[in-house]
Amino acid sequence: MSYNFKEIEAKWQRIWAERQTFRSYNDSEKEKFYVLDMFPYPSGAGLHVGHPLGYIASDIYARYKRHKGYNVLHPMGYDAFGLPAEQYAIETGQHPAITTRANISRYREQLDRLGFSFDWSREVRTSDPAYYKWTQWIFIQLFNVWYNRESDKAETIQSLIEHFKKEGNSNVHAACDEDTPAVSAGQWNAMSWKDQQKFLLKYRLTYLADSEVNWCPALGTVLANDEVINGVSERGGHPVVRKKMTQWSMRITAYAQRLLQGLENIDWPQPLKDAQTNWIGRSVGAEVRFLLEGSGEDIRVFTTRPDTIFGVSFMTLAPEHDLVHKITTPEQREAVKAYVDATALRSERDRLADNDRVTGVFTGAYARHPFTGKSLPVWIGDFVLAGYGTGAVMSVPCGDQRDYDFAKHFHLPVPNIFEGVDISGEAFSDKDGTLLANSDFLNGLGYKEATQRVIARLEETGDGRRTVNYRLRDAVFSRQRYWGEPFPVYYEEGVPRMLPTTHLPLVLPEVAKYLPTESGDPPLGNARIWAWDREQHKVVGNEFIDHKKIFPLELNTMPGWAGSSQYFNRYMDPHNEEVIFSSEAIAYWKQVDLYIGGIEHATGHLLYSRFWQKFMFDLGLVPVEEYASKVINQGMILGTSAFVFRRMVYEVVDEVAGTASYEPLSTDPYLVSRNKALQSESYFTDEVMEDMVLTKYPDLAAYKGRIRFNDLPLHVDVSLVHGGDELDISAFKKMKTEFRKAEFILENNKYIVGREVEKMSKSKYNVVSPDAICKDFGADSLRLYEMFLGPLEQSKPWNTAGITGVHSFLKKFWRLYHSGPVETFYVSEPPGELKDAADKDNLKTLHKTIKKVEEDIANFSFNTSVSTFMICVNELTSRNCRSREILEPLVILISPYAPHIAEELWEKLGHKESVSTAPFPNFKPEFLKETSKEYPISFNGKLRFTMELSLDLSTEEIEEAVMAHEKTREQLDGRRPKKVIVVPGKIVNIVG
RNA sequence: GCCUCGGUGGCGGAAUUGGUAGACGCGCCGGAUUCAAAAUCCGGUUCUAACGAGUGUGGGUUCGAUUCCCACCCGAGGUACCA
Repeated sequence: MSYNFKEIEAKWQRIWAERQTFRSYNDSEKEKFYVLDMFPYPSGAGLHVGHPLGYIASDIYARYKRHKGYNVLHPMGYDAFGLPAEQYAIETGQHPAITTRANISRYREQLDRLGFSFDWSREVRTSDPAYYKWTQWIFIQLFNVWYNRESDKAETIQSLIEHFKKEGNSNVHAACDEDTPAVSAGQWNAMSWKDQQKFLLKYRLTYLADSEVNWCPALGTVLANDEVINGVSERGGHPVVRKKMTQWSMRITAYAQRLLQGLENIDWPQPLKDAQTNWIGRSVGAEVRFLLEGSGEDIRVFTTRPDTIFGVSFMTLAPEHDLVHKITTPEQREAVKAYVDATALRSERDRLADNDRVTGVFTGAYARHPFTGKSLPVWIGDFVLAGYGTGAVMSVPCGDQRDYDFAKHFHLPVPNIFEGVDISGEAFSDKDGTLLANSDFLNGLGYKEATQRVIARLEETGDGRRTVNYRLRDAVFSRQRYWGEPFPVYYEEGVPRMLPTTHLPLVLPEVAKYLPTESGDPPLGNARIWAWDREQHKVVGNEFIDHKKIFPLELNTMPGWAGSSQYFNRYMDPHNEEVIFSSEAIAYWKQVDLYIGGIEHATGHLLYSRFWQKFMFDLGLVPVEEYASKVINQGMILGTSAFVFRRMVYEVVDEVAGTASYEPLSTDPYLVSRNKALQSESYFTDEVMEDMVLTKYPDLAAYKGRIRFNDLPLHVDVSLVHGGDELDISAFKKMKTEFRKAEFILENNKYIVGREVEKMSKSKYNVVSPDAICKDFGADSLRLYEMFLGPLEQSKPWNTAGITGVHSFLKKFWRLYHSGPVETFYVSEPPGELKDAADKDNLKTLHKTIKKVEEDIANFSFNTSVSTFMICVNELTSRNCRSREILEPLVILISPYAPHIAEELWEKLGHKESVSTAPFPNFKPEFLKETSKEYPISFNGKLRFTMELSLDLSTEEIEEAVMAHEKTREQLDGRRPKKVIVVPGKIVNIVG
């Protein structure tokens, strides 16, 4: 019991908490550095070893920066609103606040055990009213602005109202709803208050609108686009359907271009930037108007290939397109209605599933080509999406594969407009490689020039214009759930109004039930005290609602990403009750310098929070437009699942010529076979197995000759596997009653489990808890090992066995300075045999380590640092070096990685202050200087011998010395070398 | 299909302005210690009997390529009737 990590770690965790060692202050003279982790959702399962990976990395960096003299902000908190707590509340009736609090305290315990240097005085919880007060406050700010495309920023809604009063909405370049009609000043002034308010909703950055939303019936709520994966919900995998609902939305599309441009100036991982770029999906093209024959209507389409306009042979509308019912001819009405209804019934998922099938229907209407005047039939097809572009396309079968397939299927013409291209088999969709033909004024032009010309012509005639289209949609902001932030909104005459900010927070009401009401209202509909008394400025009972003084409050709550979109700024001044954060605090901390978290938030949290930051920047609340200058995505730590193979016993019922059907004889697992390899061994044939079964279960004798086996893999808890892959059979039998009478097929008296690497999860029984690791090896070992596993950004499987390596390194490190039966600490006090002074070799070891570790931290290559420490301690041990001159800097160097052992040694060295305040040791290159080196001498690239050469020699002198060497002459054997290549300090290569 | 990342011993992984491939750890083998085991310590460990070969494959540039270029194969992740 020499290195007593339990005692050491408990001691320092206590001292850090008592002395508030890692508290950071806003009034420091030092330069600031802000290291942030994505705060966790405190789930009931607690942490597994995968969760702390990013926290360990950020902690190392934060501690390193402290050594470097920075005032480091390294906070932690909880993203505490969310579905699992609510789901649990529905099942048990327990208030989500209670389970959330319990989960948080368990998380805190686990985090504390790992020795993180968080400043807990700044902790935030998104479900805390003192915190969500400011989430609600931002919502109100978003409501009170519109986006001016001319100044390219958000401006107060009052400025827009002034403009409407004078000029109506002409000359307003705003981000607004697409269907916003033109309104003159006279019309505006004549509008009722109610109509004015409804009109303004089309401009506000957060607005209430009837929109098609992703409705998840199983979860009973709407979901944002990023919460829907392949037509099912991200959480739980439930089907999602499109539904029209009145919902709050965030006009994130106003910021599409700035969100895209902002990516250029921030140091974020390329895959993350790419994910955001694709999600925003900017495409440049043209909007073209096609007049409909025989009616005043027109179809507006978006195309990225206006150059192919002479190849249009028909038009296609999305089934949900507004024009569909207006233009359909009486003859086609029935067919169209049937098609539209059928499409509406098919879920998004079905539509995605069979994308080979071509479906569509003719409306009977014709549009006119803007240049040729030709009649173009107007079709409906579900390959056209209502939500993208204008929900209508001009179909160019020769240049687009979908149009091509559609045309072929419905026998529509496929005119060719490409010079010398064969389109008999498929469409030609390359932009380059050919010139246009059959295209009137575009003949002989390539893609680029033709596009410019045609847009110019369209703009002249007023039939079209150049446009930029984005895939990004406005984000739905309402959730029909209980456990989220209430909207600070009440309704007057059906018009949403904001609560006065002085009344915030609007606290989540108590409800009798967490399920929706019987009339289908969200759970807040169950709250009895949920109405706004405008005169008294307080929340009162529903029964008093009179729509004059007392109004109903909004029943939806905000989505999970609301609280996480501003927390990083709130950490700067978390207890401020007057403002979201003081201007001094934000001016000092400015932005996050390093943000570590998972890439799964690429198109969710990491996009929405950038949007809010830009909005707050426009309002002058924050000094920078991007809140995180550098992001690192840590990889996932995977679990190594263990399997047993349950050999099911079947009776052959019918076996004819290779085909057979089997009936299970029993669900009892009579036998458990070792693994796949053993099953294939010839000894365990079905006959042998049958004998074993019949010996053990004589009552099955009647089935003799007809018994067959089938192996089913079954997860077994990894805690029951010892010494690598050996199963603890007796523990396993105790764990599951159904296995009590199982027979195990052993090899050398061992049962070896099957292995597979999977995501770490409770249901796969492969979870390794950090608590167990801390108990057996200590937090320092766990920290070192998680870093040692591999590159931070890479996913890697967990293997507990490997931790002994780093653990014995710590023991070795400890032992170097402790000896004797009573564990005396020795440094620079040689009892006889010790070498005291730091000699050249040891100084070299130290500075080599300083150099490498500092480089590694700068590159976030924490894994190789750990190796460097091991080599360093091995070298010092082999020389029995216990010099204070070496140990002191070494302890500082190791402290970011293994802070507890470092503190303990630091204290033993006689320091009163925490090691975390000690300055990082300076690298001195002079100690690494060598005077000579073994040079490898190679001939034609092949190594022949090595010779010692002084490093002071010049290239020419080395060459001379090598050529004069006896062995060189031997090799050359009288020939003359063509060339001698000398790389100073590395190699000499003689080419002959 | 498109985008991104990756491919090096039995395993996790080192090494890039191109310069002795396999650092460090795990595992394995051998030894010391022990009545024995655990723990600990020391040594060995890419493959091959050897010659030699060797960083996914095939080319190229170079005196020299894991590193640079071209083509391809495989794996992981993301994304998509996006006009």
